[in-house]
Amino acid sequence: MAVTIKRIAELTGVSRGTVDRVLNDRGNVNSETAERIRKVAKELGYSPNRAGRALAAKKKKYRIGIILCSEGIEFFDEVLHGISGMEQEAADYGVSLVVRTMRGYNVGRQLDLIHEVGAETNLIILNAINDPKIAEAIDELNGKGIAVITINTDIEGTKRLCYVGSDYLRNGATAAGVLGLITGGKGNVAIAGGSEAILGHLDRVEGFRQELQEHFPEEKISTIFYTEDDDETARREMDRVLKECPDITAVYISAAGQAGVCRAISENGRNDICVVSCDRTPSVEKLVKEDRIRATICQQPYTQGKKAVELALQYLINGIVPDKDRYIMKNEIRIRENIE
Amino acid sequence: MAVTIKRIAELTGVSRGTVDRVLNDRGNVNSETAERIRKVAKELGYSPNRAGRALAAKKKKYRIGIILCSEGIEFFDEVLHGISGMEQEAADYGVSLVVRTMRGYNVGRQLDLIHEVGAETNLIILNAINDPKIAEAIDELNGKGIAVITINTDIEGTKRLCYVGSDYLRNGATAAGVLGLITGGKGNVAIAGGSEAILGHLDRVEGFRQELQEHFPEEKISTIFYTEDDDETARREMDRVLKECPDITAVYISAAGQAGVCRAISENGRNDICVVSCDRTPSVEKLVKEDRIRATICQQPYTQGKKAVELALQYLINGIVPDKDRYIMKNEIRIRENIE
DNA sequence: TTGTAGGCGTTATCAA
DNA sequence: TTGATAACGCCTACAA
Repeated sequence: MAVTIKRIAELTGVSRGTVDRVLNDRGNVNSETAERIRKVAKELGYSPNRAGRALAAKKKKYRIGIILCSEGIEFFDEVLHGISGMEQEAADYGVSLVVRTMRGYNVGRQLDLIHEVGAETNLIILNAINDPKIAEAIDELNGKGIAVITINTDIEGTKRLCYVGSDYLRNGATAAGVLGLITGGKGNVAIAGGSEAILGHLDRVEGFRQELQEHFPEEKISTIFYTEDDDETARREMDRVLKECPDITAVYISAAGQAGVCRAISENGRNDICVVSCDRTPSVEKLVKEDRIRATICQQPYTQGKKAVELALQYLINGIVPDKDRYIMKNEIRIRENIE
Repeated sequence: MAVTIKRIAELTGVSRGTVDRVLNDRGNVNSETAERIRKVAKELGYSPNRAGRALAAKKKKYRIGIILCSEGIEFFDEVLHGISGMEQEAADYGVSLVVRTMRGYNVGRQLDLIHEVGAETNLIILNAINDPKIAEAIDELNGKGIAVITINTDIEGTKRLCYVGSDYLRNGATAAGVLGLITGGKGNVAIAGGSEAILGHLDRVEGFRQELQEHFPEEKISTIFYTEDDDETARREMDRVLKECPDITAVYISAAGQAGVCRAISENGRNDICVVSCDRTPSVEKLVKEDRIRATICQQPYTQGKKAVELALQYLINGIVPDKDRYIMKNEIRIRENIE
């Protein structure tokens, strides 16, 4: 028989209410009785029953706000999928999810959303733009008792509850490892970056560089260009680079624009080039199956969405503070055979 | 406000008991009232609340039996870890887990365990040996109302609830894909199999062969030998093969014995050989970090354990039959950079 | 400072 | 065939 509040109450000769007050630090209890109760609870290894708590919490009607810079970015479809997969469970706890998306990385727009959503929710899951004003807004929310969990991109120097997402340096390093293995550790690499404005993309490139330098010193990085996450720009730039540097043997695409890059490579009759990319959107999956991308490094988008909501629920319902500061996703290597 | 049994009862003018009887097909209800209730429930989109069910289920004291052929096999440590990670959640539902392990693949021993555990549990998670007698025992349990979930190895032609584990053919194919990429699709491959008695290992080799044949026709499979999952046998056999076929350029290890294989390779001064293995035990992790194994293909052992228990809980507590026949794990490619 | 009682949603038992 | 009621474990408002 599991140990419950009721049982502890019987054993210590007090009422359930008193035990509850002690175990949840609600005060108004004689310190001697409190001590006695705490001792018994500890000895018996009391641990609150989640189902009971969940049921009791239903009366509170919590709301979780979710703000994502996801519009127009296929990658986030899976994140959203992971979030909506938790909707039923949240509903069972009487918690509702409020999702707001935005396009691009406009700080003012994100601030507006934070204020709007912050007014009606108890916790915010935020795809934070790395800007001091956003950091300030997070601490402001904290002051109002609204916790914040960052997702996909972290932000420094704030009291966010925790971060759920990728370690971009490691992600880039993994790409370098794969590329180095496939090309035999030798060659001329072009890097197709996304936008210089996005921290994660920069980190990927940095991680890629470092790993190449440390473990594959004979791989030369010939050039880096930017796709601006756009296929047409990607195609044009890749085409230019192939003409300027015909000795390119491999390309690392650290952001969106994969289809454009691959098109340029085809058009130049350079299917010998080894392409390694990031993430798995439907178009990337197709390119991998056609063997035009040799490998792509994924960051568990579905799990990001799911995990963030799970942590939020545990915090609101059971008062459980996340036990880690950063929940880092696995860097998954997908090739033709395991891309599904 | 979510729709509950109570609300449906009010709306249809009957008692909660009656609604419960209808919605859970317990019989003893006037067919007209039943129809009316079903209609209202459907219109309102009723879905039972898990917390409520969990709490009510506590009175039943369910037990889940878990039988694994895990003794002496490091791989299963992670599976067990995934299982014990669910222990608290199970306890919250009033469900206890009974784990029984065995060494090797003795059918008689497994039958004994099935009967022993079957006598005192409501559901069994079984690492099934692929033998007709075991199949028979599973159907016998079914007859007694004890559901069976197979884990890690499936068994054909039975009424098991579902399978949680790897698709070994795909797993082997992924190994072939990785090996093909790293070696440039050309070379002489030796296969280090485990034991011919284990279906999964045979399937891995088969998947490996097929994929190589289809996509890397210039990779020749020079020889196959068996490690019997033992490092010393592995070392001896690998040593023999290296001497008999000095033109070997790659080795695929489809089972345990990785350290032995790598030792023989080192001793023969053949660190140029590309080694691809399976799973990630601590010793494999070390070999990958030392670059003596280039890549290893994992099958989410932790998730196997966790998922099997999750499905079992949902089935017992909420009466939810798994929505898939097979829950197939991802084939994860781990290299130096993402092995952690 | 402490106890009592009711409710969250579901299920089971007993009475009608 | 149906309804009323208590129980699962927790929380909270109110009463003592």
